[in-house]
Amino acid sequence: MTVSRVLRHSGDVSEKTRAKVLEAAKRLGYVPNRIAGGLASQRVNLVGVIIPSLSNMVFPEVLAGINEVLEDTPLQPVFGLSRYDPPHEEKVLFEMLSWRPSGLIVTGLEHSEASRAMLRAAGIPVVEILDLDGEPIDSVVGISHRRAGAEMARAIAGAGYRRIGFLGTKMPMDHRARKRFEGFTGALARAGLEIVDQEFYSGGSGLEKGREMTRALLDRHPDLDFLYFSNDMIAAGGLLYCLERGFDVPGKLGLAGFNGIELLSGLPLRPATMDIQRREIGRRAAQIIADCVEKGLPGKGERVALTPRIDPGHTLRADLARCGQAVRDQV
Amino acid sequence: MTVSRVLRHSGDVSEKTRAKVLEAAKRLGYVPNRIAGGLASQRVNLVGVIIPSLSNMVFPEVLAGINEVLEDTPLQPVFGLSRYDPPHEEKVLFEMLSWRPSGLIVTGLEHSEASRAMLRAAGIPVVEILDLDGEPIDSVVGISHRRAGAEMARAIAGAGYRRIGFLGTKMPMDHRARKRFEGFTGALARAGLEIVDQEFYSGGSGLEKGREMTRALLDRHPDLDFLYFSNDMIAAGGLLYCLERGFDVPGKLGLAGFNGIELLSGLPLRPATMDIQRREIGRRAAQIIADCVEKGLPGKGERVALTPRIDPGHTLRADLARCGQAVRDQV
DNA sequence: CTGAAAGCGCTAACAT
DNA sequence: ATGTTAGCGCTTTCAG
Repeated sequence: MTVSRVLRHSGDVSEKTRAKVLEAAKRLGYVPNRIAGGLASQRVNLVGVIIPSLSNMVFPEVLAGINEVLEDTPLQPVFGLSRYDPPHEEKVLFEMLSWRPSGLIVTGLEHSEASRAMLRAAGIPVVEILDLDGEPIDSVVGISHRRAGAEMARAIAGAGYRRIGFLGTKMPMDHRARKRFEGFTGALARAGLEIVDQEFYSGGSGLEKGREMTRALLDRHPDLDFLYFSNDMIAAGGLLYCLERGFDVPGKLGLAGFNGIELLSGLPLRPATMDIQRREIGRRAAQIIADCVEKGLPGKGERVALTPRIDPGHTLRADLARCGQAVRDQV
Repeated sequence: MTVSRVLRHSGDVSEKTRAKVLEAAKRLGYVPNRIAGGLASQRVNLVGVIIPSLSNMVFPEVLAGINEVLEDTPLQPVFGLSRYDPPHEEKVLFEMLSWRPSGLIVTGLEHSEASRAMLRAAGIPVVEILDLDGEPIDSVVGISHRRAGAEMARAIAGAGYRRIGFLGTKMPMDHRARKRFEGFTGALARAGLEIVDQEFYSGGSGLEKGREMTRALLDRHPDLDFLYFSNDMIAAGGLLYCLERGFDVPGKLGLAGFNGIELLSGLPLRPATMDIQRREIGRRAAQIIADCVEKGLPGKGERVALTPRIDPGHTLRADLARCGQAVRDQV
């Protein structure tokens, strides 16, 4: 009846009745039932967001970006965690879809076949985020991790470093880390270089892990002149270890991480890193969904390629990078 | 009809029909519509979780605990962010309630009057988490921040420190930080001590913030012998600053933070801290909801008081703490 | 064991 | 500007 109209601020209602209804609603503590509403109107203003984990520092920022734009719309984000595990992602996705959301934002381009089928069949806008290297289902916004890895390799090689070690996650689970690694080694190869040694770990990334891995690697190869970490947290741990042990950073030993997390700027010395604009990725993805919902499109197949920037930190400072080994030795 | 029965694994269905239905469902890519289901059954297996923010490292761990126990139940968590802002919390809460969740977990005991009214009227189990100092609406699981602050004060005073500085968030927003501060200063007063000076900040906590504040405070009072930070992240920043500047930590200058975050264990030296068992808090809260839902209770008014433990780090090591100033001077 | 019927609390379309 | 009516896709209850 009329009540519904005023509560939804739609249609023509006289000022008087509107006031009366609002008053009654407040007095009774009325909370509308969106379940019924959604069923009747065949749409719910929910946007499902599936990310691998929250313990990463990366994803909360993406969520912040998503929130930021959805707040100016009637849409509401709902989160689910895939744990870097396709079968689990499938389950979460199924749950989400059973709520008939207006749109979906999922991490990465790798999904189980069933997940891809569901996504395609859902008839709603789907945005895959954070990665560009692969076949998107509908829209995609992110960076090319292969290229990111390659660029870092070129910067490092260009700065004159030659004996490079790699430290990162065991990669079966994390496709983006794997692509970065591939891009990295590929570009090194083209520069006639090869990783001297590597060290892998699994589990959450913490400073401590970074320390341990760095120690292990440097114990095996004290002559390394560069350490490339697959994320900033372990890079920070590695840096602290190196400083403690008196390694000459960045003079004789360069460090680089990945992600551009804020933590780095608090360290005594900043490893190089690469900012992937997590917040912007969230914003753009949400914007695509919002556009589609507004226009009633079931997706728009947009591709937003963001460009990660190398942050040289104190390791790849431009003046050093330009001149290579010779200059570095003078420092 | 029968289909509904097999999909819900309930009631008596012959093996043959069950198989037939399942096959058809899979073939058609059928995803049940929980909106209709929820409306019909008048219940939804959603648990609303409202936390202030994700950028804090504290809350993701609580969420992990919640997830952990809800995974063994049919319940599903749904997150909302209150941004430390009661009016916004009210809005988020209203949204959540409009989905008629089976239970609610909210952070803290301070809510707007309207929020409290909604919570009470919802007729579902409500668990307030992370704080104990105040009047709960229904159940509560957390620690007493007043006591936590007081205990840290006693430990610091007991270890012989006398010229104590405080560094923390501007507290209008964060009630738990405020209570800690009150407990801290109260206990110091009882020991005949007083904070020499303090430094406040607002905005996200990062290493950098910790550095800046520490510098400001130590510039004003180079003779401080202890710095109590309102969280571990700024404590870590402070530590790095002190080490860089060659302050004799922990010999002449002790440091303590709060939260027991993993980051600390990667630092060259660990400030004292207090572990509040965030994950356990999440687990217990979720368990209460799950119990109530299973038994059909609209709440059980349970009170779970967890005891935070002081982690002395390298600053309040027991051997030093016992003997006070004299011993510290020998170190 | 399976089918039929009656809603759940709303919205949308159509009267008035 | 307001009231009326017919579902939305399920679950629940009650009959076969």
